[in-house]
Amino acid sequence: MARKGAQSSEVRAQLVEAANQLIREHGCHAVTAGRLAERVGLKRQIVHYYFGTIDELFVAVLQQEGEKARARFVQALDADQPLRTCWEQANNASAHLLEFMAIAMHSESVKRELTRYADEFRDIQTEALRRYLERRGVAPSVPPVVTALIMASISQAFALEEALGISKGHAETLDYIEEVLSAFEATGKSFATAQS
Amino acid sequence: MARKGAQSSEVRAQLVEAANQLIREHGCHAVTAGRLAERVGLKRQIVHYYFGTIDELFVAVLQQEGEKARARFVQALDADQPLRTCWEQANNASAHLLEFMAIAMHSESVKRELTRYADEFRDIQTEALRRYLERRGVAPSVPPVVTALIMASISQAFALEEALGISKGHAETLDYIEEVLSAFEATGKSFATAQS
DNA sequence: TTGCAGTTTTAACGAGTGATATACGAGGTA
DNA sequence: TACCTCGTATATCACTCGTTAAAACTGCAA
Repeated sequence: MARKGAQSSEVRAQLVEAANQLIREHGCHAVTAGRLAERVGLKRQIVHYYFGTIDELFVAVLQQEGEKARARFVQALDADQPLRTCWEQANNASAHLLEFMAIAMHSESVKRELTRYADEFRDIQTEALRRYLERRGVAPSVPPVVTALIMASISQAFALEEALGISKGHAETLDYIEEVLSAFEATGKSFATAQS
Repeated sequence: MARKGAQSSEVRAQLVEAANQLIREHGCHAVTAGRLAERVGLKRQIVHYYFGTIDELFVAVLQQEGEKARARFVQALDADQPLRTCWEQANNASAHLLEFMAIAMHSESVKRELTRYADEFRDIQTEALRRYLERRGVAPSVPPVVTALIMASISQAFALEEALGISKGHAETLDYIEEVLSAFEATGKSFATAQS
């Protein structure tokens, strides 16, 4: 590897943005040096000048989007219904997140970064739910981290299945989730079992 | 495309098996004509003689594994604890299923086949849960299809996160799932909300 | 033996990848 | 003015991949 482009370069920022758009519009497999260069009006080698490898570019995109998402999320969680916020934000992010997971499957550097964000977001959600219940003086019917994980799981499965055109049971589950959210807002209970 | 190899060919079956193993061992991205041919001791163009495109090979693998899985599943569901069976079978299949989903993301033919199986499996699960509750004379606390979808979602999320090395909240959620299964076996209730 | 059907290999194309070496231009400096 | 350096951009190489077309090999039957 020879020299590398400056972090502050305009072209560099354009490449990150182009990669981000390509991921959103056509999925991660659409991100190639050729297509990226096309979008910024240069030759494909420019990508390697600024990022060395495509993986490093992905890491840059993930960091940028991760920070943006966290800012939005932390702000939204301060509103009064944290579980509803978790559900809504998960629905917004799941499709995009899945693309990064697909990349992470065969890229150690992206995997490291994504794992970091995943743990962080789950902590943020768990803590928000815990504080909410504490404020209301309700003991958690289920560990908050479980509630957060299940919400994220369902949202992710929806994103995956919608992308593939599977929709059996989705409408019923959406109704159910709405029930869970209402119940949580009324009583603080989320996925309580008959035993607990 | 010229002529195509016979369905009954030995080499053809070897290629399907090689693809299946490659998916299990190294994920769908590891399936290339070169690696497949290496495993059967021939040149890489042999793949196209038998399958035309790699996608067609994936469809063949999916059909073979799908039929096997369905046979196992239908048999297991006849045992007396259908929800536990759903959970266990989902845990066995999720990692493999995710690979096929990744393929389906950019292959229409695989997508069609996978969607068909997904709908079918969800129907089988839903019907098994419905019959179980009916047998026990319990009204569903939640539509059976919702219970099936949530179980599948959590299992899938686990598979995805484990593949990436994310584990926050997994232990707590496994405990919770065990509670849900016990409660279902005792009372027929799964994810009942405070409202219902 | 000849010929044919099924099978396999050779050859080639286009698109993708990472990496290295080189060309270009602006700025400062001797 | 001539030189040098640094940031930027391009050219080119070597490789893998999927795919297609055509040639070569196989065994069997007429």
